[in-house]
Amino acid sequence: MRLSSLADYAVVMLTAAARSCGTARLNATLLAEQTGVPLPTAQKLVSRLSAAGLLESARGTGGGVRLSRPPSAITLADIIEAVEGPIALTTCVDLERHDCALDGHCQVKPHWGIVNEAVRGALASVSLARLASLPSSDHRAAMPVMAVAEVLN
Amino acid sequence: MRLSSLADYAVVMLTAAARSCGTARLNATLLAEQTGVPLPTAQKLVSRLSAAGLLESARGTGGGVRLSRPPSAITLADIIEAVEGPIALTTCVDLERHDCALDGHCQVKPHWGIVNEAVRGALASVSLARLASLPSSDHRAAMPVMAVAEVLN
DNA sequence: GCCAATCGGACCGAACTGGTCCGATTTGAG
DNA sequence: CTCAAATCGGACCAGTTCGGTCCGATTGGC
Ligand code: SF4
Ligand code: SF4
Repeated sequence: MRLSSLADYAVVMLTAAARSCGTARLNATLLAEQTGVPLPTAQKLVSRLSAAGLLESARGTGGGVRLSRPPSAITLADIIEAVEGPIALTTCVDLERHDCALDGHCQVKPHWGIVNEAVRGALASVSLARLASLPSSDHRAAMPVMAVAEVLN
Repeated sequence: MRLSSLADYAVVMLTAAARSCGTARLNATLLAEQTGVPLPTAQKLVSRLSAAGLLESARGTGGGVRLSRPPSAITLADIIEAVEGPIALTTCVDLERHDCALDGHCQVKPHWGIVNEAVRGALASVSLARLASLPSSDHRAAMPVMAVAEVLN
């Protein structure tokens, strides 16, 4: 129940990118020294985030990366899924590979889908714009998490 | 963002234990062949759950384990914490070991505590009694998850 | 046409997880 | 009282994934 360091660093880097969104194109080096993430790790993260479609990348001299969407349209769930694959608490929730030995007669399996959507909803209710803002501001914007209750009903 | 197989198996085993709660003491062997979990793994899980206080264990012939609390008082968060340690999405949330290199000037750190409590609340709102019930029954009992909204406000 | 800067993917070592095993301890029977 | 069976408890080891590092491919500028 602990997300990988890569995902954490990705959130930090994207938050920094969201702050300096209006400025010119960012590159992995600048992002690394701005956040403190080791440069090679930042490069790998830029690659993954670009492949996932969260960053628009341009190669060559003067190239770099840019947020492909406004910060308010990027959620924590998007970032985590981009870095460490689909969010699936158990293997049977992941539709691709359902290779659990107990798959046949497991009584708990039907419930996991609901719980999985609950935590996914909690993560999807946090936008990148909120993470980039100061912690003490805009508390009432947290309302979308009420959607979690709907999922479980 | 995927919980370990041990935690998953622990949930399956405790669900099975909750179903046959009124009967006599259960042992690891019976629980294993009832759920399909490999016997050595079931033994290890029984040990951890007992150490965490979720199961009352009795050694010797005719011994076994028993739920220490009613199924409605055991939540998913309890089980996961018992098996794979405290729920902390990032290392800085875990108060014990705050050994992150970016700890000093990380702008995202204050937000993680809120998000962490949100997902923890989502997991704590699912009781073992609900997992043991059939998936189509008692849907309105999902209301406690509304507490997640309170945490974020 | 050449060069420099940047992304992209391949490679390797370390840590953790998951699985297996055997010993410590207690009860019940004889 | 002694023995033996049964059970929990913790130590041990292989497999896999994660995190970090490196170099090559590609593009734009001069
Ligand atoms: S089928 Fe049951 S044991 Fe297997 S992954 Fe799903 S919930 Fe877990
Ligand atoms: S201090 Fe920042 S980078 Fe470090 S664990 Fe916390 S959120 Fe992640």
